[in-house]
Amino acid sequence: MPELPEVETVRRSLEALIVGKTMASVEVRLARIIRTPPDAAAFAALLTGCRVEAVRRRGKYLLFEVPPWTLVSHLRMEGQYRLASALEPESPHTHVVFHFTDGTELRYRDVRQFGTMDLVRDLAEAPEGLRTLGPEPFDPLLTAAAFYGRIHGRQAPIKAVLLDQTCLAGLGNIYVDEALFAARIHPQRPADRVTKREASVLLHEIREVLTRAIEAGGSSVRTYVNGYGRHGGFQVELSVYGREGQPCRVCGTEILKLRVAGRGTHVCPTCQGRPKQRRRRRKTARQGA
DNA sequence: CATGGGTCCTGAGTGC
DNA sequence: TGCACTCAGGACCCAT
Repeated sequence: MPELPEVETVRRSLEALIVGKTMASVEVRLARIIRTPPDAAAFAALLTGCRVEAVRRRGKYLLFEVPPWTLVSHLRMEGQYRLASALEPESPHTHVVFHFTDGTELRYRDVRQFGTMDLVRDLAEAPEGLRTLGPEPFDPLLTAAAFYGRIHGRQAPIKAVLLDQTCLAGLGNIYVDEALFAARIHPQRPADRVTKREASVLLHEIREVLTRAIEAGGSSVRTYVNGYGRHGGFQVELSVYGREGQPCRVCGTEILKLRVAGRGTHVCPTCQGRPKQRRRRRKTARQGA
């Protein structure tokens, strides 16, 4: 559930909370979370004594710069970081605890245990998912033409392509549905049949929805909280996600929920048309010609 | 290579 | 009230 806006919000909170702190010890209680190095005890030992210099983000990955290491962390569905004093009671499902020398501690909590951590020296050692990531949505080099080039030629539904992190980094189920609604494109449309003009609008709307969501501190539709334990506010601004059965905010048509790319998918059948439907205007134009 | 489906995991929700 | 079942989905794994 944490997508780019939520991970960015967590990043900003952690940047303010832990940069400059030194790790006194690290406790790993659920070894499966640690992928690199394979030995969780080694993970803890290698971090001990290191100072947090920065907290960065790439796609949905959090990158803790802890020289000489980079801690690559992915929250997957429900991973949460929370800075606490050692005296505060601990929430259940806390799997990793980073104890700092000042008596505070960073707690990693993950009910569903899907999250991962990789401690690496450089990008070459980083997990494949990070190395093969597509461009950041806000990368100025990602022009409308470049974006069109990335989705063009793919037969899969546009939604599946946007969820593919090697195509574009950071989108997940919520913001894909929201961006496609804003761009008035049906999620089932083969990516190949998205026109240049539509791709340009789509990229614009992706940036728009991500920007607004970051400003609101992300969407808390399930369990998401930032490093202060605070919920986001964007869930009340969502146009289609989680709104099945409710009226479209633009045209009043009932929002439908379908299954696309194996994911629950929310769509306004009026605003977003149907995947194979021809525009009547096109016929009219031909008649006029 | 591209694509789609199964898998991991737990808690919330649903129906009988 | 209790219990079985379904659903939620990011990234990875594998079959086609």
